Amino acid sequence: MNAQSLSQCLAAVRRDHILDAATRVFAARGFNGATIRDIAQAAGVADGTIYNYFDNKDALLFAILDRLNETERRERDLTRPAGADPREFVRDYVRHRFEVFERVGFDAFQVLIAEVLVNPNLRARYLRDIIEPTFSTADVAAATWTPAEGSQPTPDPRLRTRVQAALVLGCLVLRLCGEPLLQQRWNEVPDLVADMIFNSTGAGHANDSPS
Amino acid sequence: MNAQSLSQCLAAVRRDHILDAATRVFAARGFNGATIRDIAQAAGVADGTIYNYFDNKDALLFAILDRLNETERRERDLTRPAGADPREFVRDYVRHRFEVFERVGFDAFQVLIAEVLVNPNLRARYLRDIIEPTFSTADVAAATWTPAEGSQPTPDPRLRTRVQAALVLGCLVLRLCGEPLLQQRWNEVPDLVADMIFNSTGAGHANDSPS
Amino acid sequence: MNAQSLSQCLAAVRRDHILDAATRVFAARGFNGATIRDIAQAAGVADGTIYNYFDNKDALLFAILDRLNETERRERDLTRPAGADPREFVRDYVRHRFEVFERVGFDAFQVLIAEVLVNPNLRARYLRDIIEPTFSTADVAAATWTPAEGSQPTPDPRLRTRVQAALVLGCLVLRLCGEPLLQQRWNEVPDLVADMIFNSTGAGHANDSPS
Amino acid sequence: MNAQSLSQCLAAVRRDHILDAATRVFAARGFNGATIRDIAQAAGVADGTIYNYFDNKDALLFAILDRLNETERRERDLTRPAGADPREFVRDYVRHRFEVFERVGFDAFQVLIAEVLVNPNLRARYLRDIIEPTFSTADVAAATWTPAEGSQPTPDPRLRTRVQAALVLGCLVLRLCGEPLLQQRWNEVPDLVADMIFNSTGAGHANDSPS
DNA sequence: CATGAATGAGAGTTCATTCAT
DNA sequence: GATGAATGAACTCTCATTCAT
Repeated sequence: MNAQSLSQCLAAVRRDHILDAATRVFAARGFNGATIRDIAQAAGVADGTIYNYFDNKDALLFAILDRLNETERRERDLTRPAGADPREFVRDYVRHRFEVFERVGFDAFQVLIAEVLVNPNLRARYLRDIIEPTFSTADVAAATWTPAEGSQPTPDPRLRTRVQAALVLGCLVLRLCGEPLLQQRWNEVPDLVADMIFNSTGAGHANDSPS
Repeated sequence: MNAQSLSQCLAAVRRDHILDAATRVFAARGFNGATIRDIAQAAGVADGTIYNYFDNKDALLFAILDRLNETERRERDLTRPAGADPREFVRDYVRHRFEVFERVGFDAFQVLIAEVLVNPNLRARYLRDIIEPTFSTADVAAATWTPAEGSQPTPDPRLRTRVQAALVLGCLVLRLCGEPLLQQRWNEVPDLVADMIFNSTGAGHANDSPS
Repeated sequence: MNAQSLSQCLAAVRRDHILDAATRVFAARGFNGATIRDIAQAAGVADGTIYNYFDNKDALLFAILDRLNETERRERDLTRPAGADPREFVRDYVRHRFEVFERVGFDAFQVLIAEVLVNPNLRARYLRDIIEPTFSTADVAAATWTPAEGSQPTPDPRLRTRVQAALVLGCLVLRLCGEPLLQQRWNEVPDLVADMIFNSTGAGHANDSPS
Repeated sequence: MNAQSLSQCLAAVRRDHILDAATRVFAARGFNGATIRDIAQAAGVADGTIYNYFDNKDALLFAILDRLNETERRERDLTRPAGADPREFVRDYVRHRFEVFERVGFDAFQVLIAEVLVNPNLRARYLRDIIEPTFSTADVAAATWTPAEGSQPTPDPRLRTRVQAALVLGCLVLRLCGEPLLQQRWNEVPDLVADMIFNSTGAGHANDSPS
């Protein structure tokens, strides 16, 4: 029993260790540029060992996605409870998301974005596991925001949500492309983004000003 | 003379032809997934012929970048002359940019974005040839916009420009990721984007409302 | 035209050359023991060249089978016209078959027999392309032999044909197993085999003794 | 003492168990196609355990040969006592041999034949341990048979013995190659084979005809 | 200049074998 | 003695690139 659970734990740790190495190496050299040998060396294991934990090279990519997915899910739960001043809330939320990215590492994100544009299988899983659930949650949350009183009727709040998310995504991608100013002042970006998102919500105006 | 220029012209045409094929095949299979043979077949030439026009496989990528760059430069020149109502101007400009992407094909863009995240050489060139010139132009243009009177002092208009550009970029990337709503209502996106950009410019408000 | 047919001819020659090398190497080291590199070196070409002529390693095996099949077919056609003394005919036929084996090389035969026992795909093709056609021909031929007058009714001439063929096959296999006496006196074997086959045919008796 | 012999017995049982599994798996997948893991799983032990009983993968093959050899030796002893009607005797003997093959399983035989054609070491051992002893016994036995009176002087009774053995071997191989008729009527084959062997012995004729 | 066969370095992957537990 | 994860050599196959025609 004990022995078994210990070995299971060790296996999980080692799996994670390999995945960390893979994420780093993929981010540095790209998925195709990275060889299994590179990853094995980065993880300090033999080539064959990787295949004790992952079916093949693609499986490493999927596992990186799964890990990001788990993090995302946990974060999505956190965001549900909202209240008080909407401007603050948007700002905090955006800041929080940026922090999450910073924490779990851009590496995973970079690897996935790059490969999602190229690998249809991964793209389908990314869409299913990350993008769609995120938007489902966001759509529900957006519906609760008062849709602004006097403001022009929003064409479609769901489309607006997509464009707002695109803003965050775009900042990340532009930074990953090496834009220097964005890298230097990365910590100022969340506020700017939050402003744009808040201003884009007709709701914000209406709720903010009265009384 | 005549013969020479004729053959030069023919060569340029064939070069372009190969580049078209490469763009298509890269977009379909990714840079690494595409083989020289794939491209040669798509272009209707022999494998070796490609090497008469391009040094190696990477050079195809760089050439695609260069071609996009030329298009961009032409477009940038067009946009310089501005005037009249700023809201209209922003909207028109954004619409125009989206049209350009539609026209020159997402293909080239998809290929480049995906590979820029992975290939440091390409990234450096992309930054130097496309991103930085674009922002230089934009920064100059932004400086001419009245910076809003009563509005809080913008933290940094240059950073704002980046974030605005990131919005456009993010929409493209999210669409390339396969987000279904964005694909369905792609023609509504430019207006939404223009609104967000316009609203994010403190200037807009100030210039628009009075009188 | 000329150039094309020349290159086609050259390609066929080289293909045959590679197949020869493969046959030799397979016979020496076995299918699994032989590496593509071994074969390439034996053929004096690069590893990759082999894949310009054959889809994969298995295809080499199938091609060896096909080549043997062609030889067989040619031989089968030759044997149809029969006549005169049956004892002579059987003897000649068996001698002829042994000669064929000697000529096209035991190598191909050894490779195929060994792998047929192990590779279901190859077995199916071997059965379909070599064994069944051979027996179809043989069954037709056997039907023309006078089935002996007074002799006990043959249980099944078709089964008898199989057992007679098994005799030839068994001699080859036993020789390939390294049986020393069979190797030394290999040229005496055809006559012995012919006698056994002839005697086993009830017909022989009947036709032989009278007058 | 007791404990020691018990553990020895257990070890022998387990060794046999592993060998059974190996025989089955080799027969199903071929020697090279079978992995140690396959065999371990079929035997219900861990990979490493196999190496407590056998030096390496080849040793499994040799051990299968040894086991077949023991069976053969036991059978050879049984066959020595002969008597009475020679036709009956040949028929009984052939039937008996076929039964033995049926009983110890074609599996071992198939594995060995296939690999003997490919593995020189195994071939040498097979020749030394199985083929030569069998023929030594057979040669002695054949010498006791009355060499036929009026019949033409046999060229060499030892060569004839080889060819007779080849007949049996050939039937087995042809069946293993998947010949359908031979599989359907396998139980009729021994009689046919016995007839051919008996008729081929000049002796048979002489002994048979006189009333 | 166009061709496409030849090249061979290098990739992903397998699996016999070892050895710490 | 049993275990099974770790190992890494070796395999098949791909494909960017070259060059004789």
